Amino acid sequence: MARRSEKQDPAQELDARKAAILDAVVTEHIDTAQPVGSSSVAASQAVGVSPATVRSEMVALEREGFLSQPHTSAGRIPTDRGYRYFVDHLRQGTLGEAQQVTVREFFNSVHGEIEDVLEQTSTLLSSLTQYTSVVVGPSHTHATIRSAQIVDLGPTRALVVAVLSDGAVEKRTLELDLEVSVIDVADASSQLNALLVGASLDQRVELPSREGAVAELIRRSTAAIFEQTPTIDGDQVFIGGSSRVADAFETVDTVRSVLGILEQELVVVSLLRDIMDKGLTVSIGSELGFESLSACAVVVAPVSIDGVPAGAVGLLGPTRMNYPEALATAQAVSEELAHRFGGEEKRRG
Amino acid sequence: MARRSEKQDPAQELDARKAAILDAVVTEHIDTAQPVGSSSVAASQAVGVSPATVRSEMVALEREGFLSQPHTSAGRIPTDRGYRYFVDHLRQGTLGEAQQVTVREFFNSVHGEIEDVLEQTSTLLSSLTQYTSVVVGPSHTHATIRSAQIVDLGPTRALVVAVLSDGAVEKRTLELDLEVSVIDVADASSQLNALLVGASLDQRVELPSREGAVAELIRRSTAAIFEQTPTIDGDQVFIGGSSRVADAFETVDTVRSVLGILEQELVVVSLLRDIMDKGLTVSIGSELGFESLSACAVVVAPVSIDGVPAGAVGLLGPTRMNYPEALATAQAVSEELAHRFGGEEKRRG
DNA sequence: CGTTGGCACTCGGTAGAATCGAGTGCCAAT
DNA sequence: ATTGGCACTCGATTCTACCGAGTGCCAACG
Repeated sequence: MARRSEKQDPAQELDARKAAILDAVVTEHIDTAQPVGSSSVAASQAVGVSPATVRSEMVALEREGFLSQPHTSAGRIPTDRGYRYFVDHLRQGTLGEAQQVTVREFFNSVHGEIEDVLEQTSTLLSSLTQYTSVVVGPSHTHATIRSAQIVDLGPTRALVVAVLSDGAVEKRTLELDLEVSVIDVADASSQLNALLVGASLDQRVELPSREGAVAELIRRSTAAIFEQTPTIDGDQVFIGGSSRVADAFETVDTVRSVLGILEQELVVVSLLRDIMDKGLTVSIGSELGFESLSACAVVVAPVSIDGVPAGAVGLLGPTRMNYPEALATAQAVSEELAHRFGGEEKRRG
Repeated sequence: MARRSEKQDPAQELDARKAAILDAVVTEHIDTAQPVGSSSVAASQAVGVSPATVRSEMVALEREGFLSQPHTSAGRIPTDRGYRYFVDHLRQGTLGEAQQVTVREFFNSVHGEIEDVLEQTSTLLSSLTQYTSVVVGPSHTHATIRSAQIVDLGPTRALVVAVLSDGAVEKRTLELDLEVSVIDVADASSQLNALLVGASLDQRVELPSREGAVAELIRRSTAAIFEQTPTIDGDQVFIGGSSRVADAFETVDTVRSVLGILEQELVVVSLLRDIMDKGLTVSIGSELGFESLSACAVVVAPVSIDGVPAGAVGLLGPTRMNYPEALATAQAVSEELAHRFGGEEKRRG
């Protein structure tokens, strides 16, 4: 069986004609959701050969794993690998004029807390693209504490509040075993503040080992802030347009399994974090590593602050999603977000 | 056309046999999702008449709007009104032993901030029932401010943080036009605190009309806290198991439209708030007032603190949902939540 | 030798006919 | 009033026939 190694080469390049044919199949399939036949491919301007030739090339493309046939005597549909080639050879498209305006207007008018901006951004993304969107906010592992205080909430309850340099607020309720006087709380609060200001969330703080109710209060407050991380890394995730998964797939089973993944925000975040270091990226079907997402593709654009990926925006659609549009949208929105956060960074100096 | 007014009476009671038949139809349809025929109804213990008699009663029940026929020569399925009668005449069921244990264990082990508890409660609810759950936390319109401060975040940015008596923290970012010194911020912060402590969020606070940067800072901080309500009434909504809507319905269209409503959390909250004053309640299909939810039923149990409904737990399923189970679960969980919050109230008082 | 038109073949999808049977409505008998 | 009997309805299922989109193969062509 000494065949040419055309099948094994993973970084395989296709000759111009195969590429044109693959491109035509993918494009049309994305448009129609139907298997694509040789004749319609041959009709494409970029191909320019007869259906018969297209057919023989298609056989090759199928052998090489770029196309598949739902059944004999049907047209071809792209495999994940076919989409992969398509995406890898996509020339950088640009966002439509109308969408650009929408994005600009959105970012000019949106205001308020970061969380609100991120949440509304996820809505924007999904309404622009008709796909489900995921927005992951910057983690504040590198933020430092700007202020810490303990607020008395009743005889045996107190709240520890820490304000971070990025504007986030962490809070922890303390249930106290014994009653603590208001004065003790105030005392502990100011000591805690002095102790923690400037510290970052991922470092330990040296505690003076003293005795007494106040010292104990400080100890417990510090522990609460540093040890109980509410969401992993304090990530903020916002998912927009989850109802759109029902548009993207034919069967309720697929819809259910995709929604099932989206529900596990931890999974979604780690998925995006894995991908986002690579820059603007597409992951297709099996590449995502989840059986439930085998019918999906995800476009991720990192939101970089000072060149470091801090957050990300993602679009989740069917593998036959409109990649050029999704890529352009994700890119544009991530840049706007980066610009906004970067601006704030700068302002803070 | 002087007929008996059996059709018009909205508060109509059915005679024992009709009631038994309706009950059998609803019960079986909930179980099988299929139209129910006269013979299987007649087989039911509680009915005890022949299929022929059942049929003639069914004709009456259909005329009165409790049942409908998908087509001639099919069995009957309940209408919304049929479900309504069923639910109204349901004897208060009790939660299964295993579920009771699960609920108790959950509330014994769950800890942390209210938000986290509520979120996990929504997950608990949906995993107990297989339905989508909605948990609405207590609004803090009646909470008072326990602490207020302004934290410097950079030359032209500051953060106003207010801690409420119920343990919630409100924050607002201020973008300042001019630079304010650290000392001014500290000054404003302590004045703000003195000014706001004890105030409730729904009242206006008298501001001394003084001049200068500090007074301006205080003015803007107060405005930020009182005027910009991030979510209506500061509601906290948690939706659990939204992927279960894909289990509940056959067609992607239905799934999409239901998810579409769930996405609009404002709508969901107002829906629950409308219902929850009435105590443990079921709303069925058209009663919900949303075209998109005509295939759904919602069970709502208010979470009362000191006898006043403060939050609510809800379960959303198909109209053929398991009402007894859903009711028992919602009730049990809402009581546990009330107990927990009530306990905290007491401890504070 | 690559390309192409021709052609037989495959097979999913659709339409129509036949059949089945669950379930009904009606009626006469009890 | 209740019931068994019975004709009838109509969706669902099965089967067949058939159409046609699309294929794979091959011989002919430049």
